[in-house]
Amino acid sequence: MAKIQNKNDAITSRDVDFAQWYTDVCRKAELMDYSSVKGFIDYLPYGYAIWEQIQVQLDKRFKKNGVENVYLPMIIPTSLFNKEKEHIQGFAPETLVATLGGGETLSDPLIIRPTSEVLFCDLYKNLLSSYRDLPKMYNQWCSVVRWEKTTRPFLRGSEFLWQEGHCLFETEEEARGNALTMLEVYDEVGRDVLAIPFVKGRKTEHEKFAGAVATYTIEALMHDGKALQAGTTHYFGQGFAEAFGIRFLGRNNKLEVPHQTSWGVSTRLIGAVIMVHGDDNGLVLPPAVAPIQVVIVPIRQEAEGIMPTCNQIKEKLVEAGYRVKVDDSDRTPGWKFAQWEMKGVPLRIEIGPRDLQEGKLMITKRVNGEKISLSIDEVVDKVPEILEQIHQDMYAKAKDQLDHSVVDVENLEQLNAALEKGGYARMAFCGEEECELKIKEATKGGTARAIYSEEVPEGTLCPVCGKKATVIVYFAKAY
RNA sequence: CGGGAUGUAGCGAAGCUUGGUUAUCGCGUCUGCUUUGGGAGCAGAAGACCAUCGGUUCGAAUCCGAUCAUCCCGACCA
Repeated sequence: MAKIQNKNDAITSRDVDFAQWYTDVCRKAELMDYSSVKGFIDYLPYGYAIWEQIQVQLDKRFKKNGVENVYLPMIIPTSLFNKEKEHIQGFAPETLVATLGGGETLSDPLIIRPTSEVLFCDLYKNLLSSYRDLPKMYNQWCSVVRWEKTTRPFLRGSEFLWQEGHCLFETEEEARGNALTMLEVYDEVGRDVLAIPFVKGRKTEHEKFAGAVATYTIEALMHDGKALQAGTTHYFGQGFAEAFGIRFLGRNNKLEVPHQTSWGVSTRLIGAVIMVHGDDNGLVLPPAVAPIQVVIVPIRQEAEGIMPTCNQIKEKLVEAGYRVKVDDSDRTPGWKFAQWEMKGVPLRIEIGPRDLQEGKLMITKRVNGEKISLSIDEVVDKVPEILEQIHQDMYAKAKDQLDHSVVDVENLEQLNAALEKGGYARMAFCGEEECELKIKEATKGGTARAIYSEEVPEGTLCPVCGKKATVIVYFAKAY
C-alpha cells in the first residue's frame, strides 16, 4: 500500500550520498535557505527554533556557573586587533574588513569580529583594578564573520551564530579549572540535551587556537564516520592580558596580570544533531531541543469529536510544559506523517474515529518507528516518560556507534586503514607539529582531534620520527 | 585557491549533440466534486523576458565568447 509518488519530496539516501542527504535535510526540513551572499544562510523559523532551545539549555548552565551575559560591538579597529601577534596571524586571512564609513575612507579600518578576544580585553582593561574584581566571567551571544572559502549549512559558514565566554581569573589554577569546567558543561549538554556523546580532551600544539596556551575540545562522530569539532574551551595564560595591558592590584599590593579563558559553541551543533541522529526519512530531533516535541495528527478530522479530543490533549500537554502542535491542515494523514518525520518531531499522536470509539490513540516514536497504543486518559501522564526514553535511546545508539568506532593502532599503515573505515583511531606519537603534518599526509587528511592520554607506556616510540612518544591521540578525518 | 558540475514557471527536471512556427513534463498553486489509519483520485485553469551581456545566423533555450551565481569534491578553519 505504501506508495511514494511525490518523488521530488524524497531525499537522497545517506548511503548513496551523505553530503547530498545532509543538504536535502537542511532544505526539506525547512531549517535554512541560501541567502544572496555566498556562505551566508537564512535561518528559517524551524531551524532557528532549534538554536533557541540550545541557547536556553546552555545559558542556564552558564549562569549556574556564575557567568553573566554582555554584548560588545561587532566591529574591531584594526589597530586594536593587531596587538596580539599569534592571534592576528591565525585570523587575518579570513577577516572581512570595512574600509568606508559614510562614504569616507576610514583611517583605521574596522574588522567585522571573527571572535571577540580583543574587545573583551579592551573592556576588561578598564573594569579591572583589584583582585576583589575577580573573577570576571562574561559571555555574549552573537554572530561572527569569517570569510570561508568553502561553506556548508551550519557546519561552516561565513557568518555563524555562537556564544563566546571570556573570563579572567586571579590564578592559573582557577583559569585552567574554568576551561575544564566549561568543557564539562558542553559535554553535559551533549549528553543530556542533544543526545550526542563526545570524545573530549586537549588539542595538540598544531590544532590549538591561535594565541592559546591550551585548547580543549569536544568531538562528535557523524554517521558517515567523520569527526566534527563541536565546541572548544581555551586557557590563554597571560598572553592576551599582557598584550592589552590588563592589570590588577593583587593581595600582596603588587600589580599582577590575570589569567584568561574563552570558550564557545556555535550553530554547528545543529549540524551535529542532523548528522548524528538523522536517517533516510529526514531529521530526528532529540526531545529537549525539538521545536515541536509532539505532533497530533487527526484522522478524518471532520468526524465528530476528533478535533475537540486533539485540542484537549494538546492543552493538557502544553500545560505540562511541552511543545505541541495539532496538524489540522487539510493535507492527507499520510502526507502529514511523512512531513513531520522529515522535520524530526520525536513523537506523533494519531487519533481517528476508530480510536475515539475505543477511547484510545496511537503514538509513534520518530527514532525507531515504534508504535504504542495508549488510552486517551493516560497519554498525558505517559508522554514525559516516553520522551525521556526516546532521549535515552537516541543517546545510547549514538554512544554505541562512537564507542565501536574507536580502535587502537600502532603505526601509519594501521592508522590509515582505520581512518579509511571511518571513526576514531587512537595512536601514540611524539606530539610534534612536523610529525602531525606527516600523519595527515600519509592518511589523506587524518587529523589529531583530541589527546586521549598524556601517559604513554614506557618505551613507546613515535611511528613517524622514532623519538619518544609523549601523547596518545584520537585521530580521525574531520569536517 | 585548485578540480568537477549546474543555471529553463514557486520547486524539480526534459529539450541543447544535429538551430526552425505556439518551449515539454512532474510536483506545487487555483476551482469543483469525491476522499481521509503511510506522501489521495478525477476534471478544469493559471503560471517562463530559457542566469546576464555580447557574438554568429534569415532565424538561438540550442552554436561561440565573456561575466555572474550556486552546489559538490579537495587544500585551510567553529
